[in-house]
Amino acid sequence: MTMVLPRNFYCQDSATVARHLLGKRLVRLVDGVLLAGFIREVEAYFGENDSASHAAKGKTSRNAIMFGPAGYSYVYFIYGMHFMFNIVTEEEGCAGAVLIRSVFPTHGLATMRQFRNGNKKHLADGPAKLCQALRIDARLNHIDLTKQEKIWLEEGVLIDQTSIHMGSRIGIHYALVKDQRALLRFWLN
DNA sequence: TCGCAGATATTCT
DNA sequence: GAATATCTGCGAG
Repeated sequence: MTMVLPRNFYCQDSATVARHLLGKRLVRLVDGVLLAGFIREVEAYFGENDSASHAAKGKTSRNAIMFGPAGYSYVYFIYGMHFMFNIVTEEEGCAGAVLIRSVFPTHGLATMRQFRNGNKKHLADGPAKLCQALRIDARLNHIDLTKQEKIWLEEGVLIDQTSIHMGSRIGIHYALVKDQRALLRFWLN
């Protein structure tokens, strides 16, 4: 009896998936050690209608994964030193992804602290910190998240819908997406 | 609390 | 060949 999120969970509108990902459990298995945490903050990204997205200017070799089937990881390197962990959404051929920005660690805290060089105050409260704490790097790009291999997502806690906050995405003040206000960042307190 | 350097994959010219 | 990027940590005030 497994509670791993099925592919059809991811195969919908990015904003919907992002909102529903709050409170879900992100699980990572590294060298036999189980690391896990609840998702606390996410951002939704679309394709050609979203000027802030990697996929805004069409398909390239880097963002091709965003156009592929949902339920896969999309990890990329930025600023010469940071990794970002995204989950591909929407149907195949339609670009979309959800950036995981922050998790609340529940399992394997000691190991996470090691990966974070002993920094214990801010274990996984930022997109690049989260990747460091869970040792997510380029090798974890394009992994099927519906299989329990190295990293996957499970059902988590029930979220009180009124405790979900919405806002504009970090670093994006403009972008109107699909003619709506781009309130595509979701988080919990 | 705030501002900026850091170091490289990817894309644009 | 050059610019840019879904950010973090540290050092100054």
